[in-house]
Amino acid sequence: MADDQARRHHGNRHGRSERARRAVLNAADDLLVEHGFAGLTMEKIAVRAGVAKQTIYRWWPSKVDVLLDALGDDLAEELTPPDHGDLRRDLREHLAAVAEFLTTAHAGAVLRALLGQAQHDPELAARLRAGHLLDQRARDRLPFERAVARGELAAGTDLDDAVERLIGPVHYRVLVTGDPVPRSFTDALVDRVTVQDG
Amino acid sequence: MADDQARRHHGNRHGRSERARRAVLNAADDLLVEHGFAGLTMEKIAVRAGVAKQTIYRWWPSKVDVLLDALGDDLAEELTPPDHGDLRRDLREHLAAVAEFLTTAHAGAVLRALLGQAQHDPELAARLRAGHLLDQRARDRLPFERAVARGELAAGTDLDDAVERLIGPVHYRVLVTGDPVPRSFTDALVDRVTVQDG
Amino acid sequence: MADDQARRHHGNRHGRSERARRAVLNAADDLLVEHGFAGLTMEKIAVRAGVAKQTIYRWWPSKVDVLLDALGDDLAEELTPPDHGDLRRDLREHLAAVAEFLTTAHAGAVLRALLGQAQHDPELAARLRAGHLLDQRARDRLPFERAVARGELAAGTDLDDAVERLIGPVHYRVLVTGDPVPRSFTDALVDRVTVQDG
Amino acid sequence: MADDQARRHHGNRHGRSERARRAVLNAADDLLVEHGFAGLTMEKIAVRAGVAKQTIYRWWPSKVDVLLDALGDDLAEELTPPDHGDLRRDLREHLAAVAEFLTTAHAGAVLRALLGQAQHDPELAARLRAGHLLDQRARDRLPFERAVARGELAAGTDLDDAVERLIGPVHYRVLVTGDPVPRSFTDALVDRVTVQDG
DNA sequence: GCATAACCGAGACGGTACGTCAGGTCTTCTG
DNA sequence: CAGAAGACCTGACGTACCGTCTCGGTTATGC
Repeated sequence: MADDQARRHHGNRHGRSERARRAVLNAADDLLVEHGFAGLTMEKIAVRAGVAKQTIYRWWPSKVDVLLDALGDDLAEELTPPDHGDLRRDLREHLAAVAEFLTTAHAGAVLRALLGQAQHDPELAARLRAGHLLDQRARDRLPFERAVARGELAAGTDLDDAVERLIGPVHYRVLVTGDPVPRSFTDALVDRVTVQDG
Repeated sequence: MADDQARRHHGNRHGRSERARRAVLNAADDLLVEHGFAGLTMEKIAVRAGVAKQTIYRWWPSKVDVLLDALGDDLAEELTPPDHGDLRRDLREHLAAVAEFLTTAHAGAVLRALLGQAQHDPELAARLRAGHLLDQRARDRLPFERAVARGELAAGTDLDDAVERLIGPVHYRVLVTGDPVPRSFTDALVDRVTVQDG
Repeated sequence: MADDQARRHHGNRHGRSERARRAVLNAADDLLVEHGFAGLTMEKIAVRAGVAKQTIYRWWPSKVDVLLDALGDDLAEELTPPDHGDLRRDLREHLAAVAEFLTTAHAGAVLRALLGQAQHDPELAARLRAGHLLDQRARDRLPFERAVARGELAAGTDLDDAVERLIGPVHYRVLVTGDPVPRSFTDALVDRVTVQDG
Repeated sequence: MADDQARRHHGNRHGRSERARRAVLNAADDLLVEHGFAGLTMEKIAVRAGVAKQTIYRWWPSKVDVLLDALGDDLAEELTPPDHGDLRRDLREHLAAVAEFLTTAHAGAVLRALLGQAQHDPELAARLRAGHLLDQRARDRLPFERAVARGELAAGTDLDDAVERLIGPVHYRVLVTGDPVPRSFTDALVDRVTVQDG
C-alpha cells in the first residue's frame, strides 16, 4: 500500500517523503488553531512534525505557503453548491455551508488566517485569489447559472453582483464584526436576493 | 496654548511628551504604508521617530496598540454620514466615503492592517470592535434612523440588517477579492437596499 | 543642632542636604555588601536612599565616586599604626589591623571593590592612589621611620622595600588567593622582615 | 589535518566552528586591551568577531567566561619555571617572567581584569582559582621542590610560605600600587628569600 | 549487487527584532 | 534654589526565529 510504503521511506533518490509532507501540514494546522498565526513558526512546525527545518524550506518557501498547501482542496470539496434544480434551495444550502466553513475552527481558521495575512501581503493576496478565491467565485455562481439555463432567472441578470450581495454580508460578519452567522441570517439573505431578482 | 507648551517640553514629571507621541504615530503610519505590517517593527518606529524604544513601550504595549492609537478618531472624522434629509442621497454619499476610506492608502491601510491582524488575534479583534467598529456601526445606522424619524421608512424596519447588506459587499470587495469599489458599485447597492425597503 | 536642622531641610537655598548625603553613602555601602559591585546601580542607590537620581549625579559623577566618598577617612582612622617604641610590636599590631581591615566585610569590601574596579579603570586607579593609597603607604612606613629615629634600625635601610615585603603577601592573599590571613601569618611576616633587617 | 577541516566548516552537526571560536577569543582580547573591561560587551565582541551574538551565548554564558577561555593555557605556557639545577637562577628567571606577564598588555591584561572582577564576584573568584591559580601555585613551587630534592634546601622548609613572600610583593605592585616591576626588584626579592632560607 | 544520487534528521551559523534594564540628562514643581 | 519625581535618549542585555549551510545516514534505483 502506498501509505505503508510512504511511512517507511526516509531517503531516496526519486521524490519526496509523503510522511514528512503530511506531518508538516498537520503540524501547521494544529499550531495555527492552538497558538494563532503568530505562534506558527517554522521552528515550531519542524519540532512538532519531527522534521528538519531544511526539509520544510526545501518544499515550502514560507509559512504561508505551508498554509496554502494545508488549505488544499478543502474549498472545492466542502463549498461546491448542490443542484436540486431549485435556485432558492440551492442557495440556502450553499450559503449555510459557506457560513459553517468560515466559522468552524479547523477548516475556516486557515482561510481566515490567510485572508488576514493577505491584508498586508499583496503577493499572498494575489496567490490566494488566483489559487482559491476565483475558483470559489465560479462555484458560487453555479446555482445562478443553472437557474438562468433553466429559465428560472432572466438571462441578463448580473450574476456576480448577485453573488456579492449574497456572500458579502457573510464575510463581513466573519471578518469584521465577528458576529455569529446563524441559518436565519443566511436564509434571509437568500430570500432578499431571490425575491428581488425573481 | 497647551500644544505650544507641550511641544517644547522634553521630559518632566507632569506627563508625557506630545512631541514623542506624534512622532511615533506618524512614523508608524508611514512605515505601515511603506513596508507593510511585517516591516513595521518597534525598532524601526523608534529610529524613524527619533525616539527611544523604551518610550514607545512606556506608552504602548505593542505595535498594534500604536496602530490603534494612530487610527485614532479618523473613523469618526471621516466616516460620519451627512444629513440632507434624503435617505438615498445620504447613503450614496456615505457609502462612497466608506469605500474611499477603505481603499485609500493612508487612512484605510491602518484599518485594513488591523482587521487583518484581528483575524488571528482575538484580543485585538475585541478591542477593535469595542473601540471603533461599534461606534462606526452606530454612525452607519444614522441615515436609516433619521429616515424612520421622518417617516420615510417604516418603523419596524430592521436597520442593522439594512446596514449589513449595504456595507457587507463593500468590505467583501476590499478584504477578500481586492476588486476596486467604484461609485457605480456603491450606488447600485444603495438602490437595491432603498428600493427594497421603500 | 546641626543634625536636627539637616534632617528637616529638604530643599533650600543654603547648600546641600546632609541628610541626602548620608543616605546615599549608607545605601551605597549596604548595597555593595548585599548585592556586590554589579548590583550597585545608581538607580538602586537612589531608591534605597529615598533620593532622586539627579541628586546623586549632582554631587557624585559616578558610582565609584560614591564609593570613594564612602571609603572616606576609614583608612586613616583604622590603619594608623600604634607607637609603642618597639618596631616588632608596632608592626605586628599594625599588620594584623591591615589584615583585619581588608578581610572584614563592611570596611574592606569597599576598598576591595575599588581595587578590583581599578584593574580595568586607570583613571580610578590614579585617584585611588592619590587619594588614599599614598597616604596609607606613608602611614605604613611610620613604624620603620620611628625605628630609624630611635636607632633601632640602620639609617640606610630601604623602608619602602621593607613595607612592600610586609604588606605585599597580605594583599596577595586577600586579592589573589582569597586565603584567610591569620595572626600567625602576619606575625611570621613581621619576624622575617625584622630579623633580616635587624 | 583536523584544523584544516575545521576551518572550512561553517555549521554542521558535528560540533562547533573553530573559526568562530578563535574570532571570539581574539576579539575579546583586543577589545579588553582597547576599551577596558567595561567596554567589553557581548555586543561588541560579536560585531568585532563577525559572529552572531547567539553563537557566543551558545558556548560561553558570559563575558568573563570568554575571558577565562581566552586566558586559556597562557599561564601554563608562559609561566612554567625553568630548571637549571640552581634555585636562585631558576627563581630569578621565573619571577622576572611573572612580572613581565602581569605587566605586559596582552597576556596580563586578561588576568588582571579577571582578578579585578573576582573582587566583587565570588563565583568567578572560585573558578579562577580552581581553573588557573592553583595550578600556577603548583608551578611556582617547582623550583623549591627541586631544590629540596637536590638537597640544596632543607627538607622541612615551608615552601608555600616562601612562594608567597616571593610572589606577593610582585602582585602587590601590579594590583595595588601600579608601580613598575623592574628586574632589580624581582632579583632583590629572590635574594632575600634564598639567603634567608639558605 | 553494489555504487550512487536524492532526500532525510540534526543542528551550528550570521542575522534581525524582541522586550527589559540601567545609564546619564532634562524639565517641572514643591518646600 | 536644592531636592523629589519622572520622562527622555542611548545602548547593552539575553532570547526567539529567521533562512542558509554542512554533515552523516538512509534507501531505491540503475549500471
